Amino acid sequence: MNARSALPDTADTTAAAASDDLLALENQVCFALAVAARGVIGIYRPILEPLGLTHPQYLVMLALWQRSPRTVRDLGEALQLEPATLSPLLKRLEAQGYLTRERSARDERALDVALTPAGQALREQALTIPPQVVDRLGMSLDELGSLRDRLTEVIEAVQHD
Amino acid sequence: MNARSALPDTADTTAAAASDDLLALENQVCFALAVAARGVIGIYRPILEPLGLTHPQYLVMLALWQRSPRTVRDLGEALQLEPATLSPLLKRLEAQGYLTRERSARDERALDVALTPAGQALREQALTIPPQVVDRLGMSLDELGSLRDRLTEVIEAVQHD
DNA sequence: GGCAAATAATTAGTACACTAATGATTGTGA
DNA sequence: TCACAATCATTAGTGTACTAATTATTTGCC
Repeated sequence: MNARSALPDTADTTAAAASDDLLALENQVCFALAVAARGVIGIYRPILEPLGLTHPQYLVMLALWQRSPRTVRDLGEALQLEPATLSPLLKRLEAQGYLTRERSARDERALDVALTPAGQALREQALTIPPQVVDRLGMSLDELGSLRDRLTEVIEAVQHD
Repeated sequence: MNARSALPDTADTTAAAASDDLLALENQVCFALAVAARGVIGIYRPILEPLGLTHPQYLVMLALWQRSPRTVRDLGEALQLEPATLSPLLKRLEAQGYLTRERSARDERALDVALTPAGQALREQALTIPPQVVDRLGMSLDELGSLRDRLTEVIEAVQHD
């Protein structure tokens, strides 16, 4: 190895080595993001399963616990999801009895999504979820908070332009 | 507001406010992770489209450019994906002509996935992708590298236990 | 007032991503 | 050696998540 370079192996600066780095899986931010997101969501799976929720459904419930009723479009903006993604997801949550879907009185195009008493009551059980996840990850609240802030910067960078 | 507290509004430490924070969408690391991952992958979509690749398919190609042939299980470990996810994905890449799938001679249970000349040649075009993404994000290489390192720590925390 | 443009949600189609079950091959111990 | 467990990949089923097309309603403009 390193036959084309007079530098030591640990500093191979040939064009081939540079392009290896550029396309190395372990160097890709997108790969780290995808794997970390799937991994963390996987931690929620067994925790949410007793509540009958998937992770995207849990996020919808979080949004509704903050404000209800909300329209599909409003939820989509809060969650950064397409209406086409939310539409069937909300029907499943309605079938579970956690929310109602009905056309807005003021604008018949819009759909008002509102919590049912069961959906509202679920919040009490949800309060135990974040601590369970933090405990399972074994990371400090400082580390997690800082990570969240950096990820928020990435989200803003994506939206920029 | 803040009727139960003698503290100023900006430091509402009632139980209700604390539980609001705990379940607030914007405080969840999992939400930031999910949105950031979807957003960054969305940046790749128009860039990869001319190559006929989705983002997960791109990651498979990155893995194969580092080593080929590899088995499905080996790819799954590198990409942290279930074999059941890779199976149809690899068939699509085979249909595109970027790789071949054939049973291993040493172990008929295993499938050897190998790059075709077309798959190997695609690497040249892929070299321009990372710079395009970095440019579109408008973040420094330092920021991105540090983020990747922190995400790698999260991935290790998930695998821990 | 009426019609074109804009807006809201849904549907269709494609592609992940997971769990559970299946089928085929290999390895192992009595 | 031969039953039996372990391993590898695939299939089936469910649930996101996207784009594009469709339907229904509202708004804007003459």
